[in-house]
Amino acid sequence: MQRLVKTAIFTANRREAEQSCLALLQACDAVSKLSQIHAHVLKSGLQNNPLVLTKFAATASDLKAIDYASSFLFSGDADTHLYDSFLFNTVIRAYAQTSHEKHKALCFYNVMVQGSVLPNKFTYPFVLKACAGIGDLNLGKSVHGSVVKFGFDADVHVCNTMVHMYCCCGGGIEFARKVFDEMPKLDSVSWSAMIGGYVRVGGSTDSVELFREMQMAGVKPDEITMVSVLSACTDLGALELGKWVESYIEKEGIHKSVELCNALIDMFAKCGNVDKALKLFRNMSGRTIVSWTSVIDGLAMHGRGMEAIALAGHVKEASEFIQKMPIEPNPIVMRTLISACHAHGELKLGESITKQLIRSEPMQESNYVLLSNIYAKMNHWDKKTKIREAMDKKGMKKIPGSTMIELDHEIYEFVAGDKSHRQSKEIYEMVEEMGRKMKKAGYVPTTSEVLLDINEEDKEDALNRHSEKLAIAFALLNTPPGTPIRIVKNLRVCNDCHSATKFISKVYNREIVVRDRNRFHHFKDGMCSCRDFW
DNA sequence: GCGTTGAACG
Repeated sequence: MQRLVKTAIFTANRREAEQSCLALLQACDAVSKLSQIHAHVLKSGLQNNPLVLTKFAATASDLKAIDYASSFLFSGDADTHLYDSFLFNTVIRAYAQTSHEKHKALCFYNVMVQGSVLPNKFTYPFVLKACAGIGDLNLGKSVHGSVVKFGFDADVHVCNTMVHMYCCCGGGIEFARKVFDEMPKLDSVSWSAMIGGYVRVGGSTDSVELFREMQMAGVKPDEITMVSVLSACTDLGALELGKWVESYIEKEGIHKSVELCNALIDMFAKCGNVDKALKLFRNMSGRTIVSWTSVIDGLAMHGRGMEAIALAGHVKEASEFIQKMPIEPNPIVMRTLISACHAHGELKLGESITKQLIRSEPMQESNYVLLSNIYAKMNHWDKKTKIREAMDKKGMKKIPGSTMIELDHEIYEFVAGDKSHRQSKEIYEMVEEMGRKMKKAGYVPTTSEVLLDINEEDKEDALNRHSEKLAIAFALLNTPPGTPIRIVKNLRVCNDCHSATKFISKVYNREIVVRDRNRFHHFKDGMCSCRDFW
């Protein structure tokens, strides 16, 4: 190392100095070393050498280091027009690949274009990736314009990233499809991007359909395609298709990457075969945080959906998993485990995990809501009140549940116990009528989920005032018989509303589509597409 | 004068 530094600084031979600098940077792995090497670069007089600068930017592995490298490269006295596209590409790539700094990638792209450095075909995949992360459709469209202007719209890599970019922008899926349809040649990446894009926007049926087209087109899917197809299966609850995908993977000898194993675990868990998911999980090597979350999430869901099978042992198992986890458990895993505890009555365990979670995320309001709900279920009303008081003190509020419905191009929003609507009286009469008809059909209100200290009759009343039921009553009143009803809920749909909606779909012969915070529920003829796992 | 790429799972 010392020898390299010496050569870099004192050699008269420029080529040798350059090689030493590159070797130094090759060996550099920390931000502190990067600043030392920066000093060497300055001493050796190579601070304008494009090769060294590019290596300097490429060496920056974490965010801090990238910031450091880019601030050095593009500091006030830097002559931007001396730099080449390669250097900009390296910086843009570094930012496009880090999760929270996509806008910086675009900043440097702008610096590049304004400094008259021409982008090349390697530039746009990075820029488009950054756009995808930002998810702004208009931004994406303008970059698309530049791609066309510079004539890179014939490059298959650029187009693939463009498809992906449009898929990541709200309302961009049609644009993605247009780019996809106009591509002269499609490779497995193009198909994967489009198939994955449909899954992303909730179009799992289209996704599976496109996968079939891909096979007919004779393009061989790879492990990334299969991950997307499996996500579609998961979303659709299509266990049979999922099993077919698994056997296809075996038959075709597709590489089982960690991500693919995770997708299989997730699919089996959410499509109803939790034992298979557990088996895959146990057999896999190199588990990541996603593997753990998938399997724990799967166990939690089954607790909810299949209380009869008495899985309460799995919660303890999940808790042991977390303790044994080689990776620091993240809040998502913790919250999932807490919901599982809640569903299984493992309240003591839930309480201790939630407290731990609050210590690590004191300002996350949902953690307090979790703890407060656990206390309610334990009948510790005094402790529950204390939590609420603590939240008020910190200026936090529980987000109120609300349901939206679109009718004749107008959007109506209902909150629990809403009386603001002009048809309020009719709506509550309708809710009463719905209740009577549903009970005749066998509906039993799930009062155990009402976390208030009141008697059973009042609990039933509280359930009747839930925003979903009000919105559905409103839709039943104002749309002709047989029209499908579409509603959007900001939080997760509650157990009772889920069960009630199944009955309503049967009794009133309506197809009801509910989008909640997590997923879509398609209710038809007394059944829900989620098969009660959600 | 010398180097870079695309798509994925909770």
